[in-house]
Amino acid sequence: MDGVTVAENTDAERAALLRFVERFALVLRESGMQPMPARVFAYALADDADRYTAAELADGLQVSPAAISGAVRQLVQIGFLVREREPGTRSDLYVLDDGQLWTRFVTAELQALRRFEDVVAAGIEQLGADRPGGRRLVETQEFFAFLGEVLADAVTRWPEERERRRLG
Amino acid sequence: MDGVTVAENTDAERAALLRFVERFALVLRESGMQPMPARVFAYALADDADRYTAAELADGLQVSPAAISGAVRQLVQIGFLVREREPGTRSDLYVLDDGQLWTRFVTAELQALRRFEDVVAAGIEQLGADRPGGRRLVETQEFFAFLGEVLADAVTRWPEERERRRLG
DNA sequence: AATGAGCTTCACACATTCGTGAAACCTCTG
DNA sequence: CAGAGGTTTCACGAATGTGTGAAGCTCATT
Repeated sequence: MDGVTVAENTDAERAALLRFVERFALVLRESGMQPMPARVFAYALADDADRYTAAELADGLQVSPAAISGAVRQLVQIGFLVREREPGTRSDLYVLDDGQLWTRFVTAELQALRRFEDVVAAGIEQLGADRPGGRRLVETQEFFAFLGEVLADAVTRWPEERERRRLG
Repeated sequence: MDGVTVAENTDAERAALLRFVERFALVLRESGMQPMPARVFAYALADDADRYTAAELADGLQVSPAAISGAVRQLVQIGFLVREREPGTRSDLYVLDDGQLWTRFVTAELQALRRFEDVVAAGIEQLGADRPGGRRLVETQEFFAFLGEVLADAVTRWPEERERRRLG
């Protein structure tokens, strides 16, 4: 696979890739992701390998190994990357598992939603529901619950939708 | 309504409110909102008034009027707050319109999704779809399209869902 | 056990972001 | 048209966040 990676990387294509990575990462940052994890994710998504060592990521993104270390830890924790180890080798491999990639994304969103629900529930308990602001909080709670259901439903439907779109 | 506002605000309740505002704002920040807009939104949501002057917001949140100015501008632009003016008064009034509050939230999310789609589409055009990374980008594009449809559908269903939850 | 490649941790310098205070600017009242 | 209440703009100081370099650590190989 190294042969392929090298073959595609004319300077121009490499530069175009990095420009895209930077643009995509910027949008991800606007949604709350940190700069370095956003870049690593965008890079792993858009480049052609299906597994990356930390060194390859550092090299490809032109950043220090230290920066990669922190970024992949977070991405692994969220579930965007899976850490693997080939027996008899010293370097970790990071792979973004194609099949479940975007279901994992929604799952992460769902966890964020859960945090919303928790905070709002605590607020209602603390501040009371029987006043104008309290009623708004209750409605907020109900909305987040609804949105959670909608997203959970979307996750289960995505695999078949994905197939349909691939064919249609 | 001023009477009500003052009446509820024992020091303890006021402090509890501000604690909640800070917690809620923190979660909003993690989703990409800026600190001050997040606080203002949380405060306007959780406190009991249904309209706030900039001075009231500054006072309630213990921050400078300058900070409010920037925050409300953004919130108005997103659609979370509506700016009003009572005839014969010198101060603007900011109201979060209860009815459409959370549909506006999803609408904002949809605009963010749109930005994703645009960036990814440009990336595909620039980098090509006929390679491993390109295929992932195409799938990404399709996923965002799907998610957009799901959210748009959720927005239209929320009003009736809201009623159902209120009664059930 | 010793070696060395590779990953991680830590302290630091740089950059960015945030909220304030003061002054300018409207806009309604008298 | 003068005056004042209220909002906005601007430059600044403080705080926060970000990525790097160097040292430390882990683990497969010899």
